[in-house]
Amino acid sequence: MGIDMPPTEITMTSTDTNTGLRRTRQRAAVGAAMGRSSEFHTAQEVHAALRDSGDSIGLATVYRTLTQMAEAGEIDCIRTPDGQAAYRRCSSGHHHHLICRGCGRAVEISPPSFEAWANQIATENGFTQIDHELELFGRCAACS
Amino acid sequence: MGIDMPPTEITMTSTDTNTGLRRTRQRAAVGAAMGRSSEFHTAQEVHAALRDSGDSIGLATVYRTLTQMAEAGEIDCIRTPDGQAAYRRCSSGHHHHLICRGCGRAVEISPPSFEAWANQIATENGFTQIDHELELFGRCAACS
DNA sequence: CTGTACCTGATAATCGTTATCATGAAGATG
DNA sequence: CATCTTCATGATAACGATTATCAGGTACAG
Ligand SMILES: [Mn+2]
Ligand SMILES: [Mn+2]
Ligand SMILES: [Zn+2]
Ligand SMILES: [Zn+2]
Repeated sequence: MGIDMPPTEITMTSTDTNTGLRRTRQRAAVGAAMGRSSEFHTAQEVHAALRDSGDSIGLATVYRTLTQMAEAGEIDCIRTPDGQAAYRRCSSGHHHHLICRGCGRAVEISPPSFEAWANQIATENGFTQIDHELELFGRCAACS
Repeated sequence: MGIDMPPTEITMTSTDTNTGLRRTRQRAAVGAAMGRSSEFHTAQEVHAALRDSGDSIGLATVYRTLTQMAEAGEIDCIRTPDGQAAYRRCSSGHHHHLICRGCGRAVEISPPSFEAWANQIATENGFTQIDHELELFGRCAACS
């Protein structure tokens, strides 16, 4: 009576895991750079850091790769108050951030009650395909 | 024993109420345009609308005025996903929005429990001067 | 190995926003 | 009302982040 499950072993093609993108030195470098820090960084900052550390990579490639990683859910993207896109490696799963205006330090927060509340409010107003953006800003203890 | 209170009657100078800015035709026009709609609009959109309706006004002035109105709390400012600043007249008091990705329709929401929760989370993490950004996105009934 | 579809990156183009600064207008003062 | 000072305006240039181009390089399926 057991349901025939497809093999749990993922057919690991040589393209990058589940994204269908090719593995290149450049994408590995961006991934490594993002994994090295837990702060928010702009594409320009990531590019400069890689160049400084000897990795040759184009600015356009950094932009593209960060956009793709964000779409794949591997990193978070927020907009700084002046409109720049900033990326940060994130723990798996949906969550939000508490960010210091002074030094940029960020704490991940994940309020289950908030998620439920957001869905309810939206549904009550006849909205579907609900998504949300939530960030808290302040000054951390060190910056006060 | 009564404390000498300063006169409650506000010394109404001829500069704009409480902002210290001068009253000009241009600022009135931007204010009127924002009051006319309850949707989000970018500076460029406001400028085009005013020009189309016969009001002569410079783009730089629209940018300046919207920034000032947002600082004064007369309008809300959000960042669209592509980084543009969008402004919307808002009812007085702090609140957030539920915005349709399809048509831009927006519903104001003001969850008191959320405000309290945000402050508590931040305080627990040693943060001060707390502010937050919260927007819900979805598709309204008409756009589904 | 080979072919091809995809990736890269120097560069140019785009575009929202801000800075300049000469000119005009608000409004305080008498 | 006349005058003066200070601030506002706006055409324009500058800025800066992001995106588009496209020729050349590379991953990788077969
Ligand atoms: Mn995160
Ligand atoms: Mn509002
Ligand atoms: Zn800090
Ligand atoms: Zn809609």
